[in-house]
Amino acid sequence: MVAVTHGRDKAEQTREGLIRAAEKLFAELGIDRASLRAITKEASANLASVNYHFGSKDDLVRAVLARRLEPLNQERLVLLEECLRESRESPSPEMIVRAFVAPVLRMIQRERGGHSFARFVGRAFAEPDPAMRGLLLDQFREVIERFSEALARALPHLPKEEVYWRFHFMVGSMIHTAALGFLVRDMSGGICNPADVDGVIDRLVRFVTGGLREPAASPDWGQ
Amino acid sequence: MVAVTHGRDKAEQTREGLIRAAEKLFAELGIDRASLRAITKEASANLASVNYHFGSKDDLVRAVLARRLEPLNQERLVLLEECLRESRESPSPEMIVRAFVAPVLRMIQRERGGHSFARFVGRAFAEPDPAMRGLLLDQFREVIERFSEALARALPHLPKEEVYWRFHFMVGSMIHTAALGFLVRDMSGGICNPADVDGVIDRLVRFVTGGLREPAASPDWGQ
DNA sequence: GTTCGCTTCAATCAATCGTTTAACGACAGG
DNA sequence: CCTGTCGTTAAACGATTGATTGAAGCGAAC
Repeated sequence: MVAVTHGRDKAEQTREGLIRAAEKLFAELGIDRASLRAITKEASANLASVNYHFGSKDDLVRAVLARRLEPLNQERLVLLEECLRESRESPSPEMIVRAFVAPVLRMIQRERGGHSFARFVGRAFAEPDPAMRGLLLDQFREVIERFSEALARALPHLPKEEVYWRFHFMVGSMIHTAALGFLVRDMSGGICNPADVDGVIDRLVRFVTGGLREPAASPDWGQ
Repeated sequence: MVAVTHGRDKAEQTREGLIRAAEKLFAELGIDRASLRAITKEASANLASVNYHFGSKDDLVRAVLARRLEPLNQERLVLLEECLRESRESPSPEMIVRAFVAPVLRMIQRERGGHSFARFVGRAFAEPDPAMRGLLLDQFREVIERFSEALARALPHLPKEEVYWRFHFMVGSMIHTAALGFLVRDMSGGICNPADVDGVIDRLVRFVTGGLREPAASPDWGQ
């Protein structure tokens, strides 16, 4: 069944298998509870292979995160560029929000193991290890910068401070939906269907856009 | 220094100390990484005391959650009752949102170790263990039911399905703010101040209310 | 003052963890 | 054909984990 490969290919194969298995088990069990023994067994690899290929378990975690997050955030930046171009540098808040939100939710349903990964990232954000948060923030830094900048320009009625806060709220809604979207099904007694990704995106974009449009509360108008 | 207490009081004292220490270390290190040795050392108690007083580490986790969550959710229900009474059964969405959001953020800054607890709960929600999620959902079941019901009545222009979704988005913004609110300070380069709780509550309520007021997207009007 | 019951203590259990080591086979270049 | 590199393998390492034990401590009741 498996094609006979030589040397480097086989190594890359086990590397990929380890990442795949790790992603699955990290989401199912949590990072701590997913032992290297379980991961290597799931990947049909040897116990020592993780330390050989990645150096340590922590480096494996980083590899799992980077593999999905890098293309994801790059897609967001590309979409934002398109927004800016098509709208001649003045996109609506809705377009910006959509460019930020859609890639995540789409990826989750498109890619194999996407749901596992979403829960894993949600978990990783709550991780108390500062190194982990630093790693995540590094992955997101450029996205945060570019999108909050675009939002501030699209919402000139808001002080900069308020823009950051609402960006923060938007991130919360998005992460909660991506990682724990299934909760809404239980909560609603089956009325809501998180599997309808396009519908979810539309609803989320609409909600966030409504929140963004709200005028600022305090009378102090920042620059 | 420590007051001399008798019998039962001393036991209750160590129980409380264990819960307090556990809450702190669970938030700082995560549930798994917080060993019973570290917890009992922090509480100046013996290693065996956790198993004696709570039965197991899992039961200690449950105790930590319940101690704060029960009064918190009860406060939310009381505030909702007041809303309903004062507004003669037709409160504005803003009042409902405020009754839901304010108790959490207030508790976080009021109580000692509130921030630790918030991060701990955020972590616990992402916990893959179904038993943990079941425990949390049980704690929140009545609150979810009552508030989504009140919201549905206050937003008659929305289909029930849409109400559940927006409630879900609101929960996401709130949890993210409660558990990871400090991120907005780093993100904004120090402009935003998460410590100003009343300001944060106002901003969050305003954002969510704006999202709730948005008309439904799809033309299909549910019953 | 003696006994009883609840609490604390040090010591130890088996299990599991991430990591390291050394031997083995496949392959490539000289 | 020899040699060195690379990927893999089994085995073992020391450390740490949650849990358990039986004895000691101690206030209250009789």
